[in-house]
Amino acid sequence: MLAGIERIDEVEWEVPIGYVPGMRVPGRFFLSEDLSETLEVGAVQQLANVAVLPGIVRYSLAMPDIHSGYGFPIGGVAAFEQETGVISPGGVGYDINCGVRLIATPLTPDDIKNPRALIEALFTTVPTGVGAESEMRISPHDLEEIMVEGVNWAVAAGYGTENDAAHCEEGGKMPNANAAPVSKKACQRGMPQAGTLGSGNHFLEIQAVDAVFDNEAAQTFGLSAGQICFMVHCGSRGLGHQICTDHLRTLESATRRYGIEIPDRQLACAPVHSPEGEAYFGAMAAAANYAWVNRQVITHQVRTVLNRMYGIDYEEMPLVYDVAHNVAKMERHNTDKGRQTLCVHRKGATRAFGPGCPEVPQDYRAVGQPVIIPGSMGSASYVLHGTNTAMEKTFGSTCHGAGRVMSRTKAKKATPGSEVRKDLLKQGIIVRATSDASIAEEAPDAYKESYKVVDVVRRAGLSLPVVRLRPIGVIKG
DNA sequence: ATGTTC
Repeated sequence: MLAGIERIDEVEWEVPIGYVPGMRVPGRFFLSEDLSETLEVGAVQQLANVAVLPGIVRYSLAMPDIHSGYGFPIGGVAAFEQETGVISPGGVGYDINCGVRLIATPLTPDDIKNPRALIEALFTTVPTGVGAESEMRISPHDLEEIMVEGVNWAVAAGYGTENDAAHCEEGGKMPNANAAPVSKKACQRGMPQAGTLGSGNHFLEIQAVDAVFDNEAAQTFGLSAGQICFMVHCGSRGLGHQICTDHLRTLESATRRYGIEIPDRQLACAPVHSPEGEAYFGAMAAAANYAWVNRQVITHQVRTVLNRMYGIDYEEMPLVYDVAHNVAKMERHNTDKGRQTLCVHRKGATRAFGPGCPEVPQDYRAVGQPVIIPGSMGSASYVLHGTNTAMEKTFGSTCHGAGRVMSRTKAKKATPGSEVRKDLLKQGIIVRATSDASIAEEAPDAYKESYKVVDVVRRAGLSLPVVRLRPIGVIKG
């Protein structure tokens, strides 16, 4: 383990006050000794820097998929008081409400006689890649409704089934979303992109449940051994990116104006209830709602293909759940001061609320919130459930995925994409992407192994495994 | 992540 870090428990570590000047609370992160080789000094420094921000509660936290990001580390969780605390775009990331959803089907692997044909049909139907545009015609008025109503817009417009909204975190609609602080430029970028996958680590995957760790929880979530599922990983595309860019600029000047001292310019922030902070929060919530619509429309595209190819009814392909892993939300948590509403930033971290929480859909409440952890390309994904330990230790949060260990540029030089594609095919995994270059960037070697990350949160008790899903086919931008 | 160096 790196110097200056103290061991708290088997997989829990503390970055003490004083690691960087001005820390108000310690840092805490979760990591196994095995994964400690991957820990970057820069990411720990970022974790400590976040502890300098005003109004931070208890700890600056990070999950085992920690790596350096813009200002805040990816894998980071930070909660701020309403009255004294701040909100920061760096704590959310550029891809606002990047998230993952899982769609169940009644199919088994044997039902898919020609996986290549299914993958081609999906690749043709779901627009993918940088700058991909949808065939949907979204008017400026539609976009405004999308940003305010979230997934409810999509369901009302015919892109969903009855239970879809209830199975999204936050009901697929952030309250207090505001289209007013969303720039015209952001709207222009967002309008043609609703229902598109994007690029980078975003994907649409055909998976099969190949291990069940908790029968009862799996049954509650509607999952069983051998079942074919579809996983969608994407976010708010150019809209969220533009909102982040726009508001970083206004918050940089706000940081100075409010006299907030920050150790890194990338931690630009404003008081939660300042005009600038509220403008960012409203616009961020609007982008979050757009991202839920985006994943919902892609879900509809997947269901349409499956209905056409296999004659399955839309109602037989329920949404298991949809999680947001890049977002800031106002949430009630127990603190030293009693029960408080906090502005919880999760950047590359997943909400993992425990059993009994009213925020968990009624049909899942006894088990806890489903947590969806996508694997890197070609590696397994997991469904876990939230716990009371997460509520106590991490403001109800857990990891979000494998986590990079190699930069995009480094990965591109390491192995040609064509070779990665052939290697995966040997393992029985079909990859369909817009280019071999994008496959190289996302090579499995560029990521931590997802099971190691999942095992840390299991050992820490932050969330517990329900099923494992192995990939059969991957569609990438 | 991203009209991938506005």
